[in-house]
Amino acid sequence: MIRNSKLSGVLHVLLHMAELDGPATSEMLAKAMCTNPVVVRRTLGGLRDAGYVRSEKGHGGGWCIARPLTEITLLDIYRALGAPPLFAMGNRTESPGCAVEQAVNAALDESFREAEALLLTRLGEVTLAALSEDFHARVAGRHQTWDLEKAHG
Amino acid sequence: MIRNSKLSGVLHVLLHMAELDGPATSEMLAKAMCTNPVVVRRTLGGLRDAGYVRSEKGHGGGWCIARPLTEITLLDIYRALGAPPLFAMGNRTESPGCAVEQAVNAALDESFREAEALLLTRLGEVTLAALSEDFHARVAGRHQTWDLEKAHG
DNA sequence: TATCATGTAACTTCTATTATTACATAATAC
DNA sequence: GTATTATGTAATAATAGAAGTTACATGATA
Repeated sequence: MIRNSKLSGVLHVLLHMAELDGPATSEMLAKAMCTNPVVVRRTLGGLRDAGYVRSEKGHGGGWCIARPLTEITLLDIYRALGAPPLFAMGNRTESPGCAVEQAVNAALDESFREAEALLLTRLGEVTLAALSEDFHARVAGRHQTWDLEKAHG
Repeated sequence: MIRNSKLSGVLHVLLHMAELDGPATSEMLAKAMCTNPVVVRRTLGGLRDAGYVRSEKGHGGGWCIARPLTEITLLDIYRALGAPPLFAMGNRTESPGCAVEQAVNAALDESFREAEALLLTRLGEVTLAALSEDFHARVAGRHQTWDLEKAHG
């Protein structure tokens, strides 16, 4: 049961991109995400298709936020990443013939469905602008770094 | 991101055990869970330690429910399985030095925390007795099988 | 035209879970 | 007592999915 950290990582680089004047190359972003440039391009590709970021080729190219931070929620990003499974647990069999298993699945599904609905609602209530505000408050209050290069080596 | 189905599988065999007169061997239960007897013994070991099932060695041995179904909730079973991670997503870095990442983590943690609380509450509200009742209703209403051997053979 | 950056397919590596093997331990049947 | 049956558990192998890497095409700018 590996814990996917794409959402976390993507939000991270999006906020960094928002702080930069020019575009950020996938190589720069890869350092901030501690991963490979190709992985970054693959991952951000979904966001580009959804219109949240823009990418430019060639000299001076790279990645930019394409819309105001106030108009992008965490839910938007989650969906642009392909809405990967939220839960680490699933049913053993999705369409069981066994009545016992049907009862088990029905009970689990109901609980998980409710939790998922709440989670998605909450993610939909948080904008990148709110995250950015929180970030600026942290920097101001605690004298912490925000420079992309310095913060991630 | 593999989806763990232990909880689903364990609930399944617990309800079957509840239907049987005598003890169920791990070999029988393995068939119902489509897995290996050793896996069953390992998995049910946690439930035994928590007092929800009993195991006996030798002739006529096997596994039995140790407490009334009314006194066991899905949350109890989840915990007896070691409370495995509920969510398939996690933070990229748990204690980041980068203020951007701190802001991201804080926002995600809050949403996931709320969803987790709701989910655990719901699991705590469902007893094995309720599942058993649902199962019997399904068998009565739809003329479905409940025999351990027949349903999974 | 050289350089830089993305786009993407193909392939390799990594890692965590699950399955399997092997054997010790304990209880019952004979 | 001995054979049989079942659990308990360590060690190892197989599997699957994600992530990383390589390679090269495409397109933009200096």
